[in-house]
Amino acid sequence: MPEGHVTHRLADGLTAMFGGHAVRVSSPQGRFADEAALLDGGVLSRADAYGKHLFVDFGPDRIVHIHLGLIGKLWLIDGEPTSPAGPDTLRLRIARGPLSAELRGPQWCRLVTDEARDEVIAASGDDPIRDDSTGEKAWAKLTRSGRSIASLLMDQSVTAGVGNIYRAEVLFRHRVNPFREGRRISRCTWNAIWADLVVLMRAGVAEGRVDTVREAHLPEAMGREPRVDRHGGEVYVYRRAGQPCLVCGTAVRSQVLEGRNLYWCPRCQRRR
DNA sequence: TAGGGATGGGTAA
DNA sequence: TACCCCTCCCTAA
Repeated sequence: MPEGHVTHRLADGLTAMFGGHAVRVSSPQGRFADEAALLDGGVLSRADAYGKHLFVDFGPDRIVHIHLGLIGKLWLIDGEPTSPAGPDTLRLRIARGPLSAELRGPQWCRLVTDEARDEVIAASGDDPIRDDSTGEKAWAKLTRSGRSIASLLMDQSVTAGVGNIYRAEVLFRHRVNPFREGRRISRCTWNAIWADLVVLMRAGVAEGRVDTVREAHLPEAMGREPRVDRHGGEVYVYRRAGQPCLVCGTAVRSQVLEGRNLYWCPRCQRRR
């Protein structure tokens, strides 16, 4: 689930379902039981997302900090819960009438203070989905860095909310070799990448999936069949190792970089 | 039906 | 860099 567009979508959904209302809070699994008991019956004022971090506000110093990690899921349900797993995995449940939210397998689900929340926000890089981000913080970091652009885009203190799909796809869309050093990225190229992340990730929030094969921004792409990944969106290179590039036909390459699978077209994204 | 990979990230070494 | 967390879902048998 979790690139930044998912977190923002969930924050919007939680606010719409519960914002300003008293809610029932429980932890059927038990691992968040003490905190849930403290919050039960209280008013959920709103939920906010910063990158991949989700903050659910129950009042001063009563912030539920959720990070889904790789495998966590948060289901927003109207009516009977239909999720497959049982209560033994249900870390957190928030409910109001027929509306409920069910959290399973999160990396973190913690009750934190306002100060702790603010520290997380301060440590986060630019989030392309947030109106208060400009891309300048990210530019300042990458222009001084000898690390690869592929590594920097996944660094949440540089660009917050960008994950493995958006990384691979945005670099492809701008024909940038993933191993190019951050300090060798031009201002012009960064501006284009940032503007593209803003468009792609906000569309991801609206549509609920990662679609990076969008307008015919690459003339060569016209007439080619896009490829629908099993996450539900259309992608150029993500998880397409060995298959022909949709633009030039060259086999898409992949390599594990810092523990994550990286995908790119060696021809469209030549080193230079 | 069993097994493994996955849109993350912290910690230890 | 390796390992851990601990759920869902796709694939191979």
